[in-house]
Amino acid sequence: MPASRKVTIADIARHVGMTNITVSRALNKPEMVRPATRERIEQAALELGYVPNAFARGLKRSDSRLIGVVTASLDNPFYAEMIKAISRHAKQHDYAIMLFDTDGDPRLEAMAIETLLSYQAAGLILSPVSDEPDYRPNYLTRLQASDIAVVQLDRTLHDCGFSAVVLDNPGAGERVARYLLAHVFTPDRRTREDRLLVVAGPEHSRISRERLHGVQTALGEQAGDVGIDVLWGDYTLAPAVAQVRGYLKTHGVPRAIFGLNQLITLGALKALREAGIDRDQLSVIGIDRLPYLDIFDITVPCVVHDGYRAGAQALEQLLVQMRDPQAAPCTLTVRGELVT
Amino acid sequence: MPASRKVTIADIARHVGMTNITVSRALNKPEMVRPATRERIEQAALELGYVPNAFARGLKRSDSRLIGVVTASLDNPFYAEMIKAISRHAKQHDYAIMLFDTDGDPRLEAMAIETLLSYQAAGLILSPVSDEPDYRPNYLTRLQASDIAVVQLDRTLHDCGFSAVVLDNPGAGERVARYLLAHVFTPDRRTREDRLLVVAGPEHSRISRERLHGVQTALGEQAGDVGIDVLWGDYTLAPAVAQVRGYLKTHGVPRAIFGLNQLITLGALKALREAGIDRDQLSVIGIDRLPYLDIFDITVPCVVHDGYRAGAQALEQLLVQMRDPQAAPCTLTVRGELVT
DNA sequence: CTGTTAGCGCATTCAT
DNA sequence: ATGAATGCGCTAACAG
Repeated sequence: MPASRKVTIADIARHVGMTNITVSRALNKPEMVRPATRERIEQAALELGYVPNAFARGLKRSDSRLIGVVTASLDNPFYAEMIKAISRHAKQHDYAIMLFDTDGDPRLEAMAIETLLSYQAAGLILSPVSDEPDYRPNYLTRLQASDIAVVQLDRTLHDCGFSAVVLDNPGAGERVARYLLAHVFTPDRRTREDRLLVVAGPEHSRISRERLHGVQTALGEQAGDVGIDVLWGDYTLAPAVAQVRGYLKTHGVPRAIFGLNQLITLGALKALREAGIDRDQLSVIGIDRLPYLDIFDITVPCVVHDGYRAGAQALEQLLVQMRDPQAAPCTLTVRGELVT
Repeated sequence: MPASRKVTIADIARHVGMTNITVSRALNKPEMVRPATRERIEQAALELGYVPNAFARGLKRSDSRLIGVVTASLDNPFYAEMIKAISRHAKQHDYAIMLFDTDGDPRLEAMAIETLLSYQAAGLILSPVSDEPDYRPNYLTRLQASDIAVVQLDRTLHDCGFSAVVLDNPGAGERVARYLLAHVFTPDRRTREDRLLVVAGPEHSRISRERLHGVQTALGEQAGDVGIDVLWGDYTLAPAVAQVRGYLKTHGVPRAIFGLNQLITLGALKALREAGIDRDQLSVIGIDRLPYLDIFDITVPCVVHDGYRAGAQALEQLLVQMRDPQAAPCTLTVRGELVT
C-alpha cells in the first residue's frame, strides 16, 4: 500500500540496496545504468508509488519544463483556438502550460508574470491586456532582464524587443475595403451620403489603428466620397452593441458596417436587430469568422485568420528563442483571407 | 542594473547587512519585522531585481499554490466557460492554474496527472476523456493515494470516490421530452410513424445514458407510440454530421431531433442543411446553448446549463477539500433550464 | 525583533 | 557502472 508520506528517491534506493544517485540515473538516464538494476529500480518505483518531485528537480537543474501563457480572455473563441494550438504543441515538446487569464486587468497580468518568473518558466507567450502605446507595464524591465524567452501573440507591447506573432492587420483592412468597393460602394451606386461605419477597439489600440488604416488607404485611393465614421470601444460584445445602438439613433443606418473583430461584429449585428433593421438594408463585414453561422445559411463576409496556426507558430518561435537565447527577435505575420 | 545571474535572498541580505531569514520574513511575514528594516529590504529587493524561487519555496514548505485543470477540449465553448470561471476564482485565492488539454487522448491525460503530482499540485479539477464505466485509468490509485484534492467536473469516473460537480442530465432529458410532448408530439398530431432521433455521445457514456434515460422516462409515460432512434457517436461536430447525414438517407426525416450537446446539435443542423431540409419541417432541440444565435433570430430550443457557475462551484468544492482533506466527497448538481 | 542551524529532494561534481 | 559529498534557495524550528 502506498504510504501517505512522500516516497523519495532515497526510499527506493534503500529498497533495492543502491544509492540515491543510481536511482536518479536509472530514472532519468537509463542508458547509464545496468539494465538489470534499472529494472529492479523501476519496479520498486512503481511498487512504492514514487512520484518525482518537480520542485527539487527544478531547484537543482535550473531549467524548468514550464511555459506560461498569459492572455486577456479565454472566452474569446479566437484566443481559445490559439491556446489549443499552443497547448498541443507544448505537450509534444514535453512542456507543461501554466495558464493565466488576466481578464483584462493589468494588475492580474503583472501578478501572472511574477508567478511565472518565480516558477522559472522557460518561456512565455504573452497577449497583454492592451496594445496601446502608452501601456508600459512595470514588469517589462524585469522580464527583459530575466532569461525567460518571450513571444507576444496578437497583441503586442510597444517596442519591447520581444518576438511576436501578429496578424496582418493593415492587409485585413485593405481587403475589406476592396471588397466594399467592389460590391457595395460601387461607382454606379455611390452617393454623397454613403457612409461606412467602422466599429473599432480602444482608440489607441495598435491593432485597431492598423486595421482602420488599411481601410482608409484602400478606400482613400478610389473613393473620395465615402465617408468613414469610427466608433471606438473595446474588443468585447456589450460595448459594441451600445455604441452601434447609439449611432443608429443619431446618424441613421450607414451603408455598411465593419466590425474590427468577432465580438464587435456580433455586437453590431445585435444592435441592428434590436433596432429592427433588416440585414439586407446594409452590408455588414468583419474580422474573424463568426462560428457556425454557415450552418444557418447566414453569411457575413469576413477576413479569417487561422488562430490555430498563429498559436502553433508562436510556440515554434518560443522554442527557437529558448534554444538560443541570443537569437534575434523576429516578428511573424499571419495573413488573413477574405471569406464571403 | 539587474544582473543576468539570479538574485537570491542571500544577496539582498548581504546588501542590507542582515541574514537570510530576516529577509525571508520581511518578504513573507512583514509584521514580524521592524518597519524600518522591512522597508530597506523591500527597497533592496526591488533594486536588485529579486525574484523569489517558487521551487525552493515549494521544496521547503510542502504546500504548493498550484491547481491543475485537466480537460478534454478547450475548444468546446462550454468548457471554455467553465475554465474561465475556475481561473478567475483560483486567482482570487492566490492559486495558479496549470492547464492540460488532453485532446481526448488517455495517454495525455495520464501524463497530465503525473506532471501535476510531481508539481505537488494542491488540487485538481478533472474532466476525463471518457465517462464510460470501463474507462479505469491507471493513475486512479496513485491519485487516490496522493494527498491532492480532486473534484471532477461534468464528466466523471465510475465510482472513484472523488467529489464532483455534474449537470442534471436526467432532468435535462426529461425537460426536453416534456417540451416535445407539449409542442411536437401532441396527442392530436401524433401518428404511428412519429420518430424522435436522439443524437448521443459514446454509447456507454454516463452523461449520454442519463440524458437519454430522462427522455425515455418522460416519453414512455405518455407516449407509447413515439419511437426513439438513437445514434451513438462522440461529443464533437464532425461525427454528428456524418451520423445524421446517414440517418436521413436511410430513414428519412424524423419528426424531431434531439442533440445531446451543443456540438452534436450543430452537427445535426448542418446535416439537415446539407440535405436541403428546411428547419421548419421538423423540430430540433438540444442541450447547451448555441451561442449568439439569438442575434440572428434563430431559436433552437435547448436546455441551458450555467457553465460559469459549474466551474465556480467546482473550484469552491476543491477549496473545501483542500482545507479539510477528511471532508466527505460530495456531488453537486447543476440544473439546466429550458430555453425556447 | 533577529540570528543559527538544519534540511526539503534531487542531480552535479569528482571519485572509484 | 556505481558511490560520496555537496549545494540549489528557501524557511521551520528553536534560540537569543
